[in-house]
Amino acid sequence: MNAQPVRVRMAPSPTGSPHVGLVRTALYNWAFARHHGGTFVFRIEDTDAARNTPESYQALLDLMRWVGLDWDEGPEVGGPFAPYRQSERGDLYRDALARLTEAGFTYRCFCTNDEVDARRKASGSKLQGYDRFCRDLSADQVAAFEGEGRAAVTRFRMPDGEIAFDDLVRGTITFHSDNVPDYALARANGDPLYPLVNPVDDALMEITHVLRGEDLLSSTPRQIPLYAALQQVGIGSGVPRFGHLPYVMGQGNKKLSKRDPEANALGYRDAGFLPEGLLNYLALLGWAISGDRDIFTLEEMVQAFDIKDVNPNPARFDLKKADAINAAHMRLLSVEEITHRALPFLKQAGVVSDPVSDADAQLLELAMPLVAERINKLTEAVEMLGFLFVDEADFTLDAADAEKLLNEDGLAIVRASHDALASLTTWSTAEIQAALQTTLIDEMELKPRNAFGPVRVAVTGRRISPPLFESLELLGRERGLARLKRALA
RNA sequence: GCCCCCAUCGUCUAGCGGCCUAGGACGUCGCCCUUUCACGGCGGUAGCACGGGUUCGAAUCCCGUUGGGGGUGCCA
Repeated sequence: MNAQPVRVRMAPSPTGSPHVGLVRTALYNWAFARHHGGTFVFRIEDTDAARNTPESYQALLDLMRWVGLDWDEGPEVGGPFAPYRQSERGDLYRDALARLTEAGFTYRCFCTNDEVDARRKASGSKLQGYDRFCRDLSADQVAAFEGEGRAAVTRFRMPDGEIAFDDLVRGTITFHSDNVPDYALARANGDPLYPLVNPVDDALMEITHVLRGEDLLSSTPRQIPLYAALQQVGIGSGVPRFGHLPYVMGQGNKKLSKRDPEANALGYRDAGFLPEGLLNYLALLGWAISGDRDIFTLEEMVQAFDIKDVNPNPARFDLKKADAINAAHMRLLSVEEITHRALPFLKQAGVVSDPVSDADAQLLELAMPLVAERINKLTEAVEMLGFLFVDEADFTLDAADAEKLLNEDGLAIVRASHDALASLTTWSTAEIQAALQTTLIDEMELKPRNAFGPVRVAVTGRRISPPLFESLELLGRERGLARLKRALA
């Protein structure tokens, strides 16, 4: 590798809800930077005022903070190339445009789309894009167009010939300039456009490697001559290296659409995913740490990540596998850590008080060991633990479960259980288990599976719960018996 | 239409000319564990898109075909 320090960036536009594909791109950039001891820049590409929203901007920051991909330069952090929001960098773009124009790299184009289309139709040309009609207008012609009151966009003069570059994930890619039209750098009203500002900022911010989505692959050949032109007018130091990352697809062969709920990155936080779980899964979409392992930490990824190992094929997002990878990370956490992470969800659902009372904290500490191993997402703690914390008056049975298990036979079981437990002198898991075992299994000759189901529903409200005997102990004698009795009513 | 990219189990992938009668993971199926759920354990299922080359030898290299995707804006 060269001695030049690595500087990469991720440059999203604040429109809509951040996409999981964006997180994957951010992750690869971040891992690349950290692996090389480089700098990870976070830049906001908000030049299109009509589409950007403050909510989306905030969501981007929330997302990056949640997943823990820290940026060295960018919003709220600052840095030597501030500001990092394009909406605040207008002067820089105007200056760059002026220099490019001064040096003859641009020209004014007065054509309307209709005129261009009409000419293309008339000529039968197979070439795409703008036909260079205004490239070499005489002063008189310009004056004439201006006389008509026409406004002019600024276009870049694409040099003729082959444009090749060595893509970090795909190898050599070659385009011919015939297929890369003179493109617009600025609107007729002077507003700079993405094709200008993106390379200008990368040049100004000294970005060395551009790792971005495959969708930008075909815009690369038009950017390469622009970087060269910018360098000639004193902006930046030439063309960065490019690596085009594979798509993150949805079901079938469709790109995961922004409207698809699975595409919403923050949705995973709300669904109780661990950030390290999501990141690990996303890392797998195009990269593997080794042939026989797919669970790893961020540190391990940083250590092993090499952009050359990234697979160029598009990857399908598989929610089931994402769940499984996340579950594996849940199992890597201690009970204390899971408790800590689940707390916000428990508070929000009203399971525990907010702030947490001493009583709730104490009960939680006793209860979490029962559920930590059996939940695969943080949100599942809410369903698992609700019955322990709820006020008796608010306790309800799941209607479907009650109907299924609290039938005539079930109620007989509950009644027998109540009577057996009522006579207990010591209210402990062991005593509770022994009593129920004797009564239901030995005396009533029930199968364990059939015996404990109705009791479970009566006590926890659901067929799925933490272990029954422990749950009864934690609930306490009074509440435990009350629930059994209540089911009989 | 034109340009570009991609191609290993259903899905994500390992494989970078012989170690491959293709390995792992998720899913799925069966079994075990088991008071529900979850965990865990064991086993099964399933793939190199097709056709030509190159080579002693090809999943691996080359060409073509087919299929999929993207681009083709005064959006980013």
